[in-house]
Amino acid sequence: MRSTANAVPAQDGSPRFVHDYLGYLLGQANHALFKDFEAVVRAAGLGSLEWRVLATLSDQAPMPVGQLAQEVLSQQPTVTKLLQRLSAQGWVQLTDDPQDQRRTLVTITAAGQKKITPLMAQASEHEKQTLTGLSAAEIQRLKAQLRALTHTR
Amino acid sequence: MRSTANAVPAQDGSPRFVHDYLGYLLGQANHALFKDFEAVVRAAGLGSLEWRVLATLSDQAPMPVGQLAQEVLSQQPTVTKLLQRLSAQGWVQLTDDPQDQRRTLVTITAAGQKKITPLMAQASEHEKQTLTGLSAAEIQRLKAQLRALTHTR
DNA sequence: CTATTATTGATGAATTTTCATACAAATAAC
DNA sequence: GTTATTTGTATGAAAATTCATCAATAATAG
Repeated sequence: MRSTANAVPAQDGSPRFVHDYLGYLLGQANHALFKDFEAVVRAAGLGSLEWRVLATLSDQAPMPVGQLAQEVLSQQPTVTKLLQRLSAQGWVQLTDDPQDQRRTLVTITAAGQKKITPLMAQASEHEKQTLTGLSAAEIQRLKAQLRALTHTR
Repeated sequence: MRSTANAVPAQDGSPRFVHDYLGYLLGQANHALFKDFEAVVRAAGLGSLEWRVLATLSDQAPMPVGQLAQEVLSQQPTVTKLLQRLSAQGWVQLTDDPQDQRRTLVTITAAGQKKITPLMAQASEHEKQTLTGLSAAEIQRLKAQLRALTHTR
């Protein structure tokens, strides 16, 4: 690689696609928000998916692997393997569901809970900081719109 | 794994953390939106990062590797390696920047442009579908809020 | 100038994710 | 009640990503 043939010239002036594309704006906002909070997560020795998994389980457990994968927006094999690591670290616990032997139920352990609780508090605090300047009504509206984007379909 | 000791019981009733957490709502909305459009991207033989890279370059090229990585919300080594693949396929072109010998400039090729243009049209169409029900003013406000989340900091 | 520091991108090794598939258990059909 | 079919999870191999670091160039300080 490294010739000069076949190049296409730059755009200019006109509004660029990505900067007005909803998918891009959502991705950017999401990324900016998390980037800001990521240091906290990393300092706790967690990756971003681990953070989401533990926060989700803190809310609701036990949960089957497949449902958890959906909640954390990841694929099932990704989550299965992550859970094996988290389980080895003692932060989650895997049990067979007696109601349905195909299922593996995931529960957060006391150690996992202890690890994630302060992070969730910090996340709430960070969200509050982020949204200063917006009224409660505006925040409600924004969140409602995001939920609508998720569920309208 | 697979004992029953040390489990933490499920939450109930009260609003769960993740379902009101902005980071989660953004992630969900983003994921839902893309999931919907992903089939189109995959049908074109592209992955999601490849889609973003080509769409970004279609808007603005040439662009140095580092800037491109920022625009597509990825790390520089990830993008460097993706570009090597895209370059091998003939969809982008890599050239040295004569102004700064450290830089590699990335340009979309005519073939890459031809591949991405119809996808961008479909993306716009999909966005329009997604946003039916919202007035132009509401759309403007939503996008403005997302931009504010990205840049306020 | 020359020396130091900062910036830009590439790379190898380790880790993680993905894809395809396999297996087992539950459900539906016949 | 067997025999399909579907559902839920695990797994191995391949692919992609990440982390740490290096080399090269540019910018800055003295």
